[in-house]
Amino acid sequence: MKSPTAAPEPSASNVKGAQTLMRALDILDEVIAGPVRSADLARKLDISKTTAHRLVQALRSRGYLSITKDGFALGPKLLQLGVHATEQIDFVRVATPFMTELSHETGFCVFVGKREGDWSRHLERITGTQRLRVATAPGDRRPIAETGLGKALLLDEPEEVWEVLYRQSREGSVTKKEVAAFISHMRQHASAGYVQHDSELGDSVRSIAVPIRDARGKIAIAISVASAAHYLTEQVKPTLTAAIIATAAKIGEAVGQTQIR
Amino acid sequence: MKSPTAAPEPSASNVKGAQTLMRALDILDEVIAGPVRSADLARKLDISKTTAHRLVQALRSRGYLSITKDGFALGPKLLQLGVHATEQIDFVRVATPFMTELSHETGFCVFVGKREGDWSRHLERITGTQRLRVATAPGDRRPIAETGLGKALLLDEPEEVWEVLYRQSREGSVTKKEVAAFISHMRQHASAGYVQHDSELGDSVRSIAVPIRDARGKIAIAISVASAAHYLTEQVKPTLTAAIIATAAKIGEAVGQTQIR
DNA sequence: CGATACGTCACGCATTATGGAACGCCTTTT
DNA sequence: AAAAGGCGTTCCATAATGCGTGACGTATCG
Repeated sequence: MKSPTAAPEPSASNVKGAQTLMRALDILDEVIAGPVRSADLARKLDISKTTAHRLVQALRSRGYLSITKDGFALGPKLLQLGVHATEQIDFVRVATPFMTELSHETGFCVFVGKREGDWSRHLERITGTQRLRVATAPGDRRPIAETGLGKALLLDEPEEVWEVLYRQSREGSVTKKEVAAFISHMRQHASAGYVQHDSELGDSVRSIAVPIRDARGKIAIAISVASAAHYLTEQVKPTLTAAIIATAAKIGEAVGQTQIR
Repeated sequence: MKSPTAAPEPSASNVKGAQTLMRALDILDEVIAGPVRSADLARKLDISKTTAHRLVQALRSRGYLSITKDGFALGPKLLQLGVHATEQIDFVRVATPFMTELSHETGFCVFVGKREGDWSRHLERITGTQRLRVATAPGDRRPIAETGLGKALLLDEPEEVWEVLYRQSREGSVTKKEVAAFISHMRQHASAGYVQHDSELGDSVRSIAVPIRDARGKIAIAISVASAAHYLTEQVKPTLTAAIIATAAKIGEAVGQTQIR
C-alpha cells in the first residue's frame, strides 16, 4: 500500500549541487515580468556582474533569452518548449498531489475531470475518509451540464452554449422557465468562480467544483468535492469552498497559469 | 559606423564556464521529443548517471521537468514561460540578422512585415547594394492584398477572406474575372509556400515573399525581397527564391517553429 | 567634460560539480 | 528459485568548474 505521504517532491532548496543551473533559472524567473538589464539581475539575485553576464550569455546562446534595447527578454526557444510542453503535460498527474492534500485536510472525496466535447470525463478520484462514497469512478463519462464538475468546465462558455448543453442533458423535455433558471445559476457560478451543484436525481448528492486554467487562461480541467448532502452541509460549505478554491489556485500555479491580476 | 558583420552571436560553443547549465539545457532538448528515462539521458549526453540524476532533480524541483511513468517529460513551468515569451518576443529582432545575411548573399533589399488587421505593416528593411531602391520604408502600411509581403501573410486564410481583402484593396471596382484570377494565383502561392508578386501600379516592382510561422504554426511575420523587375529577372528568380525560403526556414527555426512534418 | 553605469574580458582561488562505487528495489532471464 | 541486469538513489574524495575581484572601453547623463 502507498504511504500516505505524497510523492517526495524536491522542494527547490532540497536540491544541492546545481548552483549554476539554479541561478540561471532564477534569471529566467526575473525576466518573466519583462526585459531586465544584466546589471539589474546581478543586484536582484545578489551575484556578481560577471556571473550574471556569463549566465545571461549562456542562456542567450541557447535561445532562452534574447537581447532587446531595454535588457534581456525571454527567447524564442521558450516558444518551442512551451508548445511541446502543452502536448506532453499530464494535468491530472500534476493535480493529484494537491488533491490528495485537500482530501486529507477535509476528509472529503476529491475528483478531477476534463471536458470531452459535450461530456465531462472523470479522470481521477482521491477517496476521503467518509463511509458514504459517491459512486462516480475514474473513467466515467456524464453529460457535461449534469455534474458540478462539468458545469465548472463550462464557466467560460457563452450563455447560448449553456442553454444548448442543458437542453441536451435533459433530452429536450424542459420548460423555458427551467432553462432560464439554469442560465441564471450558471451566471452566478461564473461570477463566483466556482460551482455548487445539487444532483437532480434526488439522491442527495451535492458537489462543489472549481475550474483550473492552463497557461493561456483556458479552462483545462476542473476539480470537485462531492458527497452526500448529509456531510456537505451549509455549515461546512464556506470553509470547504475556500479550501477547494485554494487548492485549485495551487494547481493553476503549478501548470503555469498566469498570476491573477 | 557599424561593422558589416552581424551581431556577435554567442554560438553555443562560444560560451565557456557554464557546463552545468549547458548540460541541463541539453537534457531539455532531449526531452522535447518525448519522455526520457534518466539513465538514457546519461548515455545519450555522455555524462555519469549521477550527474544526470542531479540535473534532472534540479530541473524537476523548478517545474521544468515532470515525472511520468515512462521517464521525465517537459514540466508545467515551461507553459508559463512559453506564454510570457509569446508576449515578449520581438520577431523582427530575431529575424534581422538572418535578413542581413540574405541581403549580403544576394545583394537585394530585404523586408520584414506583419499583419495589422486588413493591413500589412513593413517593420524593417535591410538595404541591399543596388542603386535602384524600392521606396517602401519601415513603418509603412499598405492594404494587405496589395503587396507580396501582405499576400504571404494571408497564405493560411480561407479563400473567402482572400476575396474580401482583394475587393477591399481595389475599393470595389473589380470584375468577377479579376477576383477569380486573384484567388487562383493565391492558391498557387499557398501550395508553393511563397508568393511572387508584380506590382499592379505599373512601376515594374517585383517581389518574392515567404511567410514565417511561430511555434504554434501560425503565420507571424513574412519576409520579402523586392526590387525592380530589371534586377529581379526570370533568370535569377529560382536561385533567389530558394535563398529566401532557406532564410525563412532559419528564422522559423529560431522562433521555435515546430520542425516541418 | 567629468561622472556614472553598463557590458565585456582576463585571471587566480576555492567553491562547486563531477564520476566512481555501492545500495535497495524492481523486472527479466536462467 | 536464484541469478542477472536495469533503474533511481546516496555518499564521498577529487579537481575541474564556476566564482568574484579588478580593469578596460563605451554609452548616457548632468
